[in-house]
Amino acid sequence: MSAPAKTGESKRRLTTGGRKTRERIIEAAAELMFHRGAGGTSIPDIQAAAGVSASQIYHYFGDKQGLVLAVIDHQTDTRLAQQRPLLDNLDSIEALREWCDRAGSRQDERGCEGGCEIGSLASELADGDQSARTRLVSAFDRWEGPIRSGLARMQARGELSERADTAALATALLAAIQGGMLLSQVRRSSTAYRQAVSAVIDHIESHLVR
Amino acid sequence: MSAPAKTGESKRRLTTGGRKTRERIIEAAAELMFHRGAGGTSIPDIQAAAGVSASQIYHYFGDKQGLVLAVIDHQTDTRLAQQRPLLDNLDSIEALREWCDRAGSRQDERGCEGGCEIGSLASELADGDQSARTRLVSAFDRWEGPIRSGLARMQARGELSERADTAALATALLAAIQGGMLLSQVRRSSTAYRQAVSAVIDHIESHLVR
DNA sequence: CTCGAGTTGGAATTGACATTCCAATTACGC
DNA sequence: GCGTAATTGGAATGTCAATTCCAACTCGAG
Repeated sequence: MSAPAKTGESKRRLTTGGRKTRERIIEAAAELMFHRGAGGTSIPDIQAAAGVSASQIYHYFGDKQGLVLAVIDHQTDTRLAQQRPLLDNLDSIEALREWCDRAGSRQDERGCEGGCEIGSLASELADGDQSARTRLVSAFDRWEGPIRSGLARMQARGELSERADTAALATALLAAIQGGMLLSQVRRSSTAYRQAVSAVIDHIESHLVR
Repeated sequence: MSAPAKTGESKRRLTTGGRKTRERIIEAAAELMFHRGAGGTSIPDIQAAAGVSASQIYHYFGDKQGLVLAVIDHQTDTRLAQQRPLLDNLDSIEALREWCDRAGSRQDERGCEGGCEIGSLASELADGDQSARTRLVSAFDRWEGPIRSGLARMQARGELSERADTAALATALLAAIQGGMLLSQVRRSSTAYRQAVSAVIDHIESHLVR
């Protein structure tokens, strides 16, 4: 506990090539873990996919858990980035629908295989890995934040009733997304996802003033 | 491959003690897999927990996948049974709230560790194990059915608007439960779960006639 | 150029796990 | 009571994963 916290993983000097290798490993690991889970993805698997040797992985991440943590952060950054700029402008019912719909289409495109990149990791790691859970908390917070902000802006503008609990509604929408994704993944149909988010957005809509 | 399909696992004659051993194995496996996931639970783990030898497990389930399938069915039966009779009487807003609230309390009691027994398995197994996915589809169907029936009864009685899509609402509620559980598990607080189900039930309530 | 840190390859180590085997035992129908 | 089938113990097998080691190599700063 004297080390500068295992959170930052103290960034040692990295060569240009080094940083590149590191990225390649994370991306390969993220892809594999999305399909097979973190536990179902072995270091040799990742070596092959990234075209690196075992020593490189251990050099950059210490151990498998370190890599998993890096993957969580990477998926969070990637997912959020790919939802922008929509994610930062969720201040109308139409924007909410459009944003959710896009995720539904994305799900259809991949045949509803695989759920949410973050949600799947969360379900697998929340109980067994304390440091992973912490990262996942902030992943969901970073995701929920923009939703809440959008709703808050609607409320500030007087479009949403004063009585609406925007924080709770944002949480409910995120939950609908997660649960909807899971059901869709199992049923191999995006219908459940669409119905789930649609119900919550309809509910939000019922708080519109006028 | 001449066996009568691996689905039914042709019930060979079981001794009284045999059936008991089989049950003990399933229960121990279910418990362990709930906490550590199916992949994170080893046969030796289960042996120790159930107090049986390896040959017994392979004798009754063939291989690990067979045991996993049995665990899915067991958890489905157990979860649904423990929700009855409430589950079969979800034909009022109050009943829905009471039923959901009970799951929230249960979550609190265990400190929000572990999510939904079925949802967690679903997230882990949906993509990699075709036969598991099939069982999970029916698990969710068996769960969603009573919800839909309750809503349909309300509608038949004229309490719920004709325009309400009871099937979609049932799916949305199940999704809220799943997503809410996941967020609660990660955040170690049942708040997200409660907000998620509350939003959907409020939405259902908005379809009440008069 | 020259040194030290960053980087890489690949073999070696250790341990766990899924599964198989076979021999011993027990239970139940007849 | 007998015998066949169910049940059980426990060791053996083979595979594969996580991690360690160390030697070779490369790159950038001075």
